[in-house]
Amino acid sequence: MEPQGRPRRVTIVDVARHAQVSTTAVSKVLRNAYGASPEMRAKVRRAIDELGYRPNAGARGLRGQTYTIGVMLPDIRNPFFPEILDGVTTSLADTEYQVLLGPGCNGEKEEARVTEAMIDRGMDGIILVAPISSRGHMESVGTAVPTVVIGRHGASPAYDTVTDDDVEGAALVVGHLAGLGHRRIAHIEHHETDPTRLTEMPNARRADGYRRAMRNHGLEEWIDVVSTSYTQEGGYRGTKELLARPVRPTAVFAGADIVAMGVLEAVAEAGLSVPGDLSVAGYDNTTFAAFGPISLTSVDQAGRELGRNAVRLLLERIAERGRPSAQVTLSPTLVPRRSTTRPAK
Amino acid sequence: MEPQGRPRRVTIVDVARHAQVSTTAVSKVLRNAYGASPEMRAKVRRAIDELGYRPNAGARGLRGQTYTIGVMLPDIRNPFFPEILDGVTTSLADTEYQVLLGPGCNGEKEEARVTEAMIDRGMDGIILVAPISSRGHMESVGTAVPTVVIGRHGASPAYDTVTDDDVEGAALVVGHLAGLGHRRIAHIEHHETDPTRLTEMPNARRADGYRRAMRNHGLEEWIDVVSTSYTQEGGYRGTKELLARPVRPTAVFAGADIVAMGVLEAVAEAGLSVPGDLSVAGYDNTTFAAFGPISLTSVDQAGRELGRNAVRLLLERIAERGRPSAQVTLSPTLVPRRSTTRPAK
DNA sequence: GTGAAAGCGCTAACAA
DNA sequence: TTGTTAGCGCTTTCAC
Repeated sequence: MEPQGRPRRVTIVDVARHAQVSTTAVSKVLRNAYGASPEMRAKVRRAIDELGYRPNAGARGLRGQTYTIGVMLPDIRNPFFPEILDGVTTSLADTEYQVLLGPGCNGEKEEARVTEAMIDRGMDGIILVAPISSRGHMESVGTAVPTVVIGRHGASPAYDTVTDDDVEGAALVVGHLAGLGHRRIAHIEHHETDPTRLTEMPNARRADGYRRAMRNHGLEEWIDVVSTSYTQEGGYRGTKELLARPVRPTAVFAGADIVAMGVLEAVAEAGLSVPGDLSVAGYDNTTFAAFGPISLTSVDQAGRELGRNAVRLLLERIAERGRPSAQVTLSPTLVPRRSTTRPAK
Repeated sequence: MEPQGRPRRVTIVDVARHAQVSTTAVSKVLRNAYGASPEMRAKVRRAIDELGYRPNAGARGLRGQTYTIGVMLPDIRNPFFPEILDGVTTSLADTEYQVLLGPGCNGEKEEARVTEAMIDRGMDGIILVAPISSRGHMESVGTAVPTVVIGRHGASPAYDTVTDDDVEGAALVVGHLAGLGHRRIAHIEHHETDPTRLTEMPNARRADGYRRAMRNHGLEEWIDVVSTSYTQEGGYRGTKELLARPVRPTAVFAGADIVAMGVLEAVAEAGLSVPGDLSVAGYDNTTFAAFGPISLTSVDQAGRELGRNAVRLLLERIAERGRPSAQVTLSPTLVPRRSTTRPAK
């Protein structure tokens, strides 16, 4: 009688026996390692196919690699992240690496939990997308496993970074609006107090870029920043505040498309129209911005490129852990749409 | 001289030595297993904290569990999935399980790659969200590891299912529109030919539910289904087609909110207004539908509940692999908004 | 209640 | 080029 239950999984031993070689030989073929003749490789390959063998990643990880890359996404709801992810997965598509995502990171504690879980699961490399964690935590991650951080400024020897030039992005928006004739251009930013984050977070850079660009255009007297949060709610509240000003702005630069959604909602509620009464620009060029009836002017961060570059750096660092850390900065582009126009006379 | 390089990770052996007990004892404490006195537990716990020990999931998986649940999401862009994910992660928040997502599954091949990767990585359980894979593949997954399928009808002994009643959802929409006085209610469906999928896929059920509901309301002569795809583009093309009819519908039931986006775009392009010229209803109740300026009537699938139920079934099955498979069906609700109103006289 | 020892599936030294 | 062997960090018998 066969013992009941699911059949035991095929292991490297089964393959070795079936191909009449040693397990070492099979292992070498699996890893394309040196020291196996073409005939042997062929024999092993055939056995693998015939038995439908697939290596156990956990067991591999115990000695070597798990061939798994972990990507931490802070908020799966943010429509900007899929672009990054696309860049990551397509870059990794014809490698042996598999991407797994760590979800639902709202807050530092969750981020820590997810990143530690990834380390514990033997990820060969980790990509942190727009993390809010402290530098210290990111450095401990980078020390434990090759790490690339996307969307966070500030170099560290422990990890590589890939960022967009947020100052330039903000300048693009201000330049665009100023070029249309706007002077009273307001900005809705994400409130930030922590000194490190004021330097490293993209939102802080955008606010900074806004101020600088306003000055460069001789508009310093109209600098007007409302500090809420990068959420729809934040955009809504910020706009309420702006519309209550004695002298209303003629244009609003929202720090993110999601914020712009809140702006549009508040504007509609106030019975005003976009762009007739108010020009609105966002940041991230999400599908929402591209949606016809909305048609939001926005800054495109080239998310795919961010992902692609992160993978390149990560694979480099997996191959050579000791190499000095790198920082890649990409340039954003402006996508003008119907939500911005010249101010009403 | 200390040997250079990163310090070796703390292992169970270190903890055992530090606590002056055996590794077996530590293992028992980790798993809350029988056979350790309270004093021993306390001693081990202290050692774990003092050394900052965290177990290696790969090594655990070699004999026991990895404490990892894999969730396959077909399209991270679909704004309906975060809800499900929320339900999953919150249900798992105070367990020892960690959720990891398999990303970017466009197509059967990608789904197979991701699900196999999850099996190879020793996931203790797998949740498939709205898979398009063949029954055969899903059964092979379910045979290898405890599996719950969300959003796919059709029972199998190899896995449990959690679905919304899509027929009922379609009936809610038709009932709502008919109640407003509409008769010429058209439906945009996702084209499907495969016989199994015609039975199992939610989109097919919705189209079916639409037809049945139309009949129940005595509107069979107005049944009008356009077969495109569940994408914005599909909604756009479908609407073009509908607007070209000699007798135009007065209401459109889009099979998904993303389809409704395309509908709205085409309607706007045609110079028509919603709901004045055309009432539009979607399905999924995404944040997009809730967005003020859009205000799309939609069917709420209670994504959180889907996720919660999936976790419950999965944990049950992990605890008792042999138990008969279960099917849970949840009831959707209608969320009426401004995109639907009575037809123009 | 406790611990010694075997072994999960694989890779990496090392011999042959 | 090939195979033998010793672990990787953990769980699991099975004695005590």
